Amino acid sequence: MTPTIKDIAARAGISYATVSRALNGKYGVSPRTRERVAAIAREIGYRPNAIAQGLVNRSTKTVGLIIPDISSPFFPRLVLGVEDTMMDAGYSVFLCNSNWKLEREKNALLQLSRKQVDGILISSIAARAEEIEPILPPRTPLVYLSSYPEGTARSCVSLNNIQGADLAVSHMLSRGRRRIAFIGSTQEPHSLADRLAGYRRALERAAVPLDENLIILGEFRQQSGYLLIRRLLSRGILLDGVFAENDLIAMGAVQGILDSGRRVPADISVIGFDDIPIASHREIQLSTIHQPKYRIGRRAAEIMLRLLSMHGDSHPAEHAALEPELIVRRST
Amino acid sequence: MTPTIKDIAARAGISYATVSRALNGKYGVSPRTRERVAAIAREIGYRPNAIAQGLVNRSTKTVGLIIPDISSPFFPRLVLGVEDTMMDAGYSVFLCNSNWKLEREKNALLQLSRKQVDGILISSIAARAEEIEPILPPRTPLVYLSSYPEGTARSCVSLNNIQGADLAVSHMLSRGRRRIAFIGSTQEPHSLADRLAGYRRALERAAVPLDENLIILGEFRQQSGYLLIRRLLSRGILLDGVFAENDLIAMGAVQGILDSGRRVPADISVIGFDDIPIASHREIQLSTIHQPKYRIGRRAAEIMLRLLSMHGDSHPAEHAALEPELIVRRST
DNA sequence: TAAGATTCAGCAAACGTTTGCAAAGCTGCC
DNA sequence: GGCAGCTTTGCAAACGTTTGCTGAATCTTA
Repeated sequence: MTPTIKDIAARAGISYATVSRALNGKYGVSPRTRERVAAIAREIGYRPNAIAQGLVNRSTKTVGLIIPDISSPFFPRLVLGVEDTMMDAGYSVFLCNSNWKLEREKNALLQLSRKQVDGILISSIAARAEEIEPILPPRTPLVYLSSYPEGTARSCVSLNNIQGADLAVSHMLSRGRRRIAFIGSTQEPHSLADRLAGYRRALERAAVPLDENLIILGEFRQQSGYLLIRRLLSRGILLDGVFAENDLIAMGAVQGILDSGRRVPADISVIGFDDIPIASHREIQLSTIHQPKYRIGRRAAEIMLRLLSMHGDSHPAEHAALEPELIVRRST
Repeated sequence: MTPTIKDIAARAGISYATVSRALNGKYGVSPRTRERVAAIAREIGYRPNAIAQGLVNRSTKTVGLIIPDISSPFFPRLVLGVEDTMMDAGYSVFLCNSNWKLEREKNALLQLSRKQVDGILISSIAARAEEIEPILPPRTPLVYLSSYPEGTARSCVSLNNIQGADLAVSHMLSRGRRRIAFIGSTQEPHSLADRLAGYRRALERAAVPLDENLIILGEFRQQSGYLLIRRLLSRGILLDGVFAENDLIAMGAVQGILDSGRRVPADISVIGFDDIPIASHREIQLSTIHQPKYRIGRRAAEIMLRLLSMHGDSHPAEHAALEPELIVRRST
């Protein structure tokens, strides 16, 4: 069997309580025994059993991270930001993919709480806080990242989506575009709402009338950007710009526009959101709103660490809104 | 505090041993008490403490997954394959990024073993098994995925890299190319070796002489593909094809070739390896060798589950080699 | 040298479960 | 009514730690 603290105690001829104290640098152990314990521990390859420690300490040095889909290009760097930061602080992270399903998200939450994670970071697809927060033990630190539900009192770190959308649309307006379609995804209710709000705000400020026919919603995938734009164009609706809620949709839209015989950006310019890796590729060159994904992840993890450090005392929620950045490339 | 089994026992006026048995559907509990226990559990929102269970069961229903870098386009679907499969089987997975550093990989292994994971899946960058396997408790199930070190007796699931490389090079040869450069990355020693072997094999079979000057090694990044090919071309070395060890390098190479005033594929054709998402993009259209990433992850997880189910008895290593598939696109 | 202060070590309980073993309760049969 | 045999329940140990309390040993100081 793997060696335990008791094996060390036996070898050293002392009680295992003393071994524990020696190993943890607790006060009340003579330097001599401390050294001896350390030596024996090293010799027999002792490793503290984190499960046992977790049980008595009521803290597992573990957090959960729930995202919709790691294979969606937005998330990997977000996850990396979280993982790097938590890792450095000595935490391990459970990764859970909800596959854009609320049911699976709830399930992950349940699983994680069973596993006694010290905290949870989640990029939630829930529309309202009540849908998921009651699942958690009341005092479990929770921080939302990149997307959060309505009505939560927990910490969030996200991009200022309204401003980002405003930036994107204003950019197009400044290029003389007046009929700008909005293509959104219904999968992330909250960011959809905000980006739509930003879209409206920018039009309003520029006193450009809003045409509800130009707002269309669908799925997340590239495919849907393609189909939606083609449908729009085939209906003979006039437009000279497209603001897509994310880069995948935007790329689909670009294809759809090209396939319908129009040019990008000459006839219709297109801007996306997120700045996923492929957007910057030389052959793609999609204009977009940059999200600092790694930084969002890191920031969320930092907030989590703060919450964890004040183990359970008052949780003053912190809402960090990072600044979006307009990236102008070839598509506008 | 969160309710425990003892709270249920107190409420029901029975011993907590009975509650445990009732909850776990163990033999020897009357249907009446079983129901009563279930009702109370539901009522007070009882959740088993997986940490406590882990301690006594000596199994945490948890595995570790170590990869170099989740933000590298090859890994997300691999991870998803693992996560989906393990999740369905009731396991949680710790994700660790080694950032291509052996030190961090070892460290992750240590952390995970402390956390008492039931098994570890790893896409290792270690060159030899002895570098990492001794870190683990001897009976911990371990399965390598996509890349594994020399001299291991553990289970692996990977692509047949030799055959994949052979396929790629043979494809170019069949298109009449004779001077095919190999651009490799030193970061994954084992797959490098195999792909190089496949390269050699294909040339040999076609009786095309091998020119060592055409074999160049560098880093993993796209950047390095670009630099390496430019250096090669500027040295005036003749070539009409490039086999890159992965798609990122290949894409860099394509750029390098274009920037040096040559055409792809007319002057020099390029083929990559992995078939990362961007490779199939309409504007990129990189020929490549497809790796079924999700399936590799799933398969590795399935093997892990098998190993776990025979808890610790003989570990007959299973070496699953999936078939590569040639994808011909515009670059060749 | 004696008494008090200080240092070091051990005992045992606790964390929340599971489970082997023993005891109690019930059934039915002679 | 007594007893075998079965079903249901409880007791207590165990998993590997941490830690409050207590006791022993050593050191100070007068």
